[in-house]
Amino acid sequence: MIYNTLSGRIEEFKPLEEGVVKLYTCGPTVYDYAHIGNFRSYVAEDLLKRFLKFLGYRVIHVMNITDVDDKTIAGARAEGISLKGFTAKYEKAFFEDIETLRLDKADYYPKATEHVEDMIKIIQGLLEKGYAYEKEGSIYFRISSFPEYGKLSKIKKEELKAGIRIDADEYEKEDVRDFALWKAKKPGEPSWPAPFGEGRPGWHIECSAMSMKYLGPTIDIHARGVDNIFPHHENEIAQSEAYTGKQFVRYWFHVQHLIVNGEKMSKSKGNFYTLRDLLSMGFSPRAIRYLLLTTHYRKVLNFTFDALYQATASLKRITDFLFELETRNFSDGQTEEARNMIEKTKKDFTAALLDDLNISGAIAAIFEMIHWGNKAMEGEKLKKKDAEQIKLLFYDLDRVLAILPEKIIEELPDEIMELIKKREEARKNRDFATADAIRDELFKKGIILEDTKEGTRWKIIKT
RNA sequence: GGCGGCGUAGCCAAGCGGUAAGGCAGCGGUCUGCAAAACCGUUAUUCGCCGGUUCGAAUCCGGCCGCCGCCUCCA
Repeated sequence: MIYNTLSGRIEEFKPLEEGVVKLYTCGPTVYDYAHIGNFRSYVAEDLLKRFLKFLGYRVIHVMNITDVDDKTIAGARAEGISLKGFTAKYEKAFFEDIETLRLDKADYYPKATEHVEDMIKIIQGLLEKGYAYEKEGSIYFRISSFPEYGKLSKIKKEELKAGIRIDADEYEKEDVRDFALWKAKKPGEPSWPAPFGEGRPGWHIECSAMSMKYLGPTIDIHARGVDNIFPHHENEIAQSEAYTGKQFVRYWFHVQHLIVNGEKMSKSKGNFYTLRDLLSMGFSPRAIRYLLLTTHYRKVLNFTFDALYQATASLKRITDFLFELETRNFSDGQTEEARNMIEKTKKDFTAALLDDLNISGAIAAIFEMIHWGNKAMEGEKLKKKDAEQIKLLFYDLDRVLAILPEKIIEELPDEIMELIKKREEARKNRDFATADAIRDELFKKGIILEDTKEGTRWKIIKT
């Protein structure tokens, strides 16, 4: 069950081809470092994709890289370097960020500059069919030729006229609502040859071309932030469907925006954060992912540092639980109760996500498992096999969430281990002043010591 | 003005007609040399406000108030 912007309703999800999902997500325009608002979308899309895979679908995922447009051209010019040199830097940064946030890799990352041929082909086709026209070297899509224009954004094209601003370089259009497929060559701008004249592609056409090229005329899911509904996605539908005569996208998945402290994030307000900003402040990638992940994708996410601390603390409860499972001594055996609880957790988790990605319900299932498990451990009722099965469950569900640390138990350098030993000696001799001093010292280094019946154990503060 | 979304405890957040999940924070207790972790108890007679439908509404309908986004190639 998933919400489809096209119908405005929650619908049953059924891919065109059984067992296979064709997914296209609009990627970054590589002119700057991506900010957390961008990543809110990517993380939500990642949840969708990972969950589909979890359900057993084979997902073919394409994410485009926009490496030619007004902003990239302007950026390259400002730095006095080539367009390619300019975009390469941000493209590299983007892939690093993807890694940091554990976004599942797409199968293809096509670049606009490498698919100009494909775009030209479509534009040519649209010209031949009369959906497009040439004006002073540029090619525009004729909206009046596509009766269904507005079906996604529910905008009536007749009403679009009022108040619209006319770009200085575009006033030659037949109709102000028409959009550019191809922009005529301008001095100093990169351009490509085409049968209809040298120039560069418009923004909307790239998604259509690359989506069709890698996934065919009709795809299952197209995803991106809500602000792209109009005009970007609306235009994609128009040009694609006009060209192929087939439905372009079956399910439109739109992610709500992120705001910061109740306000729209913007550079002028000083509340603009890139992933890198947050990392340099010391927040862990997992906590950032957790925060972006755990608000339902159709709800505005109000980003605050308080929320980020809360995310960090929630995550700690999860990892502390796994730590217990890892370090406690359990007696052999397995219990029926644990088995039932594990089954229930998996069932509840899946059922929640099946309901239009109800992440809160899914997370609640995990915390209910944790509470049950902690309680069972408190009463020494959990057996060895139970603990193992619960761990397996958590790593199984983490295929969807991707929030668990790679290692639960950390290795410490020898000199630290020496200190821990020294402290244990001190404690044995009831020299608590020395013991506490060592504990404080290590805490400052990010190591937490905990004294249990089974001896002293340590954790590294990471989240 | 048009289109869309939201308003649930100090904070984050489920709920989709049957009597308020979950997380964070706080408070009291157990455990501990002290902590930490964990556990037990506690924190919304109430879901922006006002009406209506119903045996019964946070959930449905009407009105009002407040907030956010899009309608400009900003995700």
